[in-house]
Amino acid sequence: MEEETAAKSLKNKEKSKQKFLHAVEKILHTKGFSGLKVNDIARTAGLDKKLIYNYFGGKDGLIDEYIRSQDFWSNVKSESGGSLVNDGGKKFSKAMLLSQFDYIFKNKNIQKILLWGLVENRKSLKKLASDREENGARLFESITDPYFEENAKRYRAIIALLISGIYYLDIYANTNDCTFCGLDLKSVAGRSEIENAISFLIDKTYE
Amino acid sequence: MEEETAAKSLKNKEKSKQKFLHAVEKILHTKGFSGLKVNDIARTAGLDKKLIYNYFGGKDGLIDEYIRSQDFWSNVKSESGGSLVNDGGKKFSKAMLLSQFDYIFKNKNIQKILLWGLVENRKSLKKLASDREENGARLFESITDPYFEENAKRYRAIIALLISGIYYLDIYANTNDCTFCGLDLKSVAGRSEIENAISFLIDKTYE
DNA sequence: ATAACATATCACCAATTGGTGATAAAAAAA
DNA sequence: TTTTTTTATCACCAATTGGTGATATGTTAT
Repeated sequence: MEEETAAKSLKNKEKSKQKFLHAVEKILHTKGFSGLKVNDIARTAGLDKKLIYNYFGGKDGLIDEYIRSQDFWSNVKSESGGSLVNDGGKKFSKAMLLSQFDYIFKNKNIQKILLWGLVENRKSLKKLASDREENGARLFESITDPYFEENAKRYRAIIALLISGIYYLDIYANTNDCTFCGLDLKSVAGRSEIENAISFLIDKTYE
Repeated sequence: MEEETAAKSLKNKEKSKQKFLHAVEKILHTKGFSGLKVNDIARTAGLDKKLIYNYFGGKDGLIDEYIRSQDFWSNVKSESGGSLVNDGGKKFSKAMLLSQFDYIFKNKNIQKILLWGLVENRKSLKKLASDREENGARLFESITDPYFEENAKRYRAIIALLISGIYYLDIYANTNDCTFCGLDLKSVAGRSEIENAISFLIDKTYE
């Protein structure tokens, strides 16, 4: 057993595992999840594919470990402190939606992962969805539910529509040259129209 | 050349082509677009795969012809006549969104096609998107743009968010057991919350 | 040094992929 | 009928897929 030395030796298990995880990321980014073949992954990592079976138990194990290694909702985790108590979460909701709209647009990997979760039944992908749910539950239960009282569920439905709309439009923008409802979702003009609409709808919801 | 007779003979080109198109539909429905392999398609159709190359020029030709054969936006094509002139398209917009929410939820094939358009770059899929755009353009330009005047683009952005939200939520509901924002999108209760939210947001938009 | 072990490579496997030329079988034309 | 054309099947191909046992190479301990 090597005691935490052997960091830069030619044969290093941890370093090799990282190479495989990076390879998954790279292929996911360039070819999408349908391009994730063991042979390609090994070639991209510059290592033998046998190691994928030795280290991760197979392709699925590697992919699951990659997905688990990502912390996709870190950008939305409530900064909790702040002035979001007395306005029923209005400022926070608006800021969260707008930041998601921008973050997902720029992060092609999360776009691929979101799509993946709609296409394939993979446990680690379901985990991501339930993580997001758990995360959001805290916001709803502690802030908006008490504020909206009997309309609490309608507020959740509105947020659901906006979040999912943001997801779809950002993904659409990156895989389609075409407009959506006549708006160019790649241009700053088109995107600020969406941002205005989000802002407008949240305002109206809190009216 | 056979002159339009030979309808029910054992060897019938048109009938065979239909068998292939049906096979594509069936596989798309059961396995999704990643399961569309020539061998599978031929086996499902009960015919030799060589015919796919003879009749459609290959797998891509067959798939393109299948996509073209679908008229996905027929359910939303403006019934044009009616009382939608004097309210700025409010009633029509609301009805259209609610009907889309229900139609896409029930039609798994259009879900798969919508997803496909986000994953793969296929000409015939782009065509569907641009068809939808063309269709919507008529509504916007003739009715809502004049009504909302300087806010016309914000209205388009709102509809874009709602439509794409509807797409995403319907697809999500069918591939995920998980809730979305705490709402069960498969239950009538959860779905009517979304419907209420759509209705509410349109009302507020026309206020 | 050498033995033991961890790390990595190689050659090979069966199954599946998309694709094609030769041929059989049915229908239509002569 | 025979001939010709259309329709369909078959056997085969090269490339790629996921996967594994045997082996080599580097690292550590004795």
